[in-house]
Amino acid sequence: MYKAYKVPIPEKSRPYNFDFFLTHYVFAPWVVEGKTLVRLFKVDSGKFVLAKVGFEEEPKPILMINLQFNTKVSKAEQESLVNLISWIYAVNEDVKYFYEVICKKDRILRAASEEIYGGHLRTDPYVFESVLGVIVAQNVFFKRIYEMTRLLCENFGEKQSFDNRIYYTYPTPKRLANATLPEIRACKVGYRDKYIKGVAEKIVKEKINLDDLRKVDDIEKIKEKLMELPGVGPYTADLTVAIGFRLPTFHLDLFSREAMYQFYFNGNKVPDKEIIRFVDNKWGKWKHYTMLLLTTNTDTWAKKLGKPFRLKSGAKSV
DNA sequence: TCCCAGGGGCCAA
DNA sequence: TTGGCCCATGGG
Repeated sequence: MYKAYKVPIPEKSRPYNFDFFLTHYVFAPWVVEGKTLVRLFKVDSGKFVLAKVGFEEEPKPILMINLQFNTKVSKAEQESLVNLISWIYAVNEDVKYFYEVICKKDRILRAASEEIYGGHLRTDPYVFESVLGVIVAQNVFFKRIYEMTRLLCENFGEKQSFDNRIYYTYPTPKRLANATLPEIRACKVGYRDKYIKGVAEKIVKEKINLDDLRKVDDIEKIKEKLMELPGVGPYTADLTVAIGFRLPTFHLDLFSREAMYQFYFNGNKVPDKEIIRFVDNKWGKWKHYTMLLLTTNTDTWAKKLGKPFRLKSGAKSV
């Protein structure tokens, strides 16, 4: 059974670069098929739904969401999933001012924005997924996250077959809490095995639903709660707030620090506090978008600026 | 072989 | 509060 939904991209959300979604930061269980992004979901009733997300530019920009299922899924659950996917793909994210005003008056951001012009920040459907996604990004070359995440889905997600292809859901906390450390480590996550299991166990034991934190409007409180999880420090909490909540944060890691030193502090190392103050004053509520631009394909656009960047961006996933 | 990578926990001062 | 070490794994 199929059901097709068309979600218009409003004027304020343009420019809207769907191609950026197709080619950057595509982590399992999302897969790219042609010009669509495909993923298996398990909805609350326990039924599986395969979602295919595409895009049409003309005559009006529209996100095309195709749902496929083997047993009937209620209209309410279908619409709930369509809403979730629309949020993930930033259908109502007002980026016009950011791209057309903020980026244009800053030499660095102009170069960075030309690289992925109209790119939006993609969020994860579940905060648990964001937390684990950032944990496996700790202290590794970014490229390795793709494999670690894929192995976690293949080993601990649930699988379903559609049109002779196998798709996976993202692992649940319960499944990972019940896994052994060697089983988790077999996903090549190294010493992060105990963080992954630890987060899952804490969620199960204390009956936590991390998605409830999306109702909290105080970003500092959200970060505090996230940092109560094992293996979650300032970097993981900040980046989770961006990709799991779509709220303004600016995470500090090796890459973003280096970008700030090189592009805004004449190559000088400055204390974190100074970066934070600078970012807040200069970009405020847009800081998660400047973070996205400054840390995506940095080596490519920096070269055009005549400012070679020593770190290689792992943003491109295909 | 050694070094390092888009950190966090832990422990000594 | 801060600094140094360790933690797996893979690529240069």
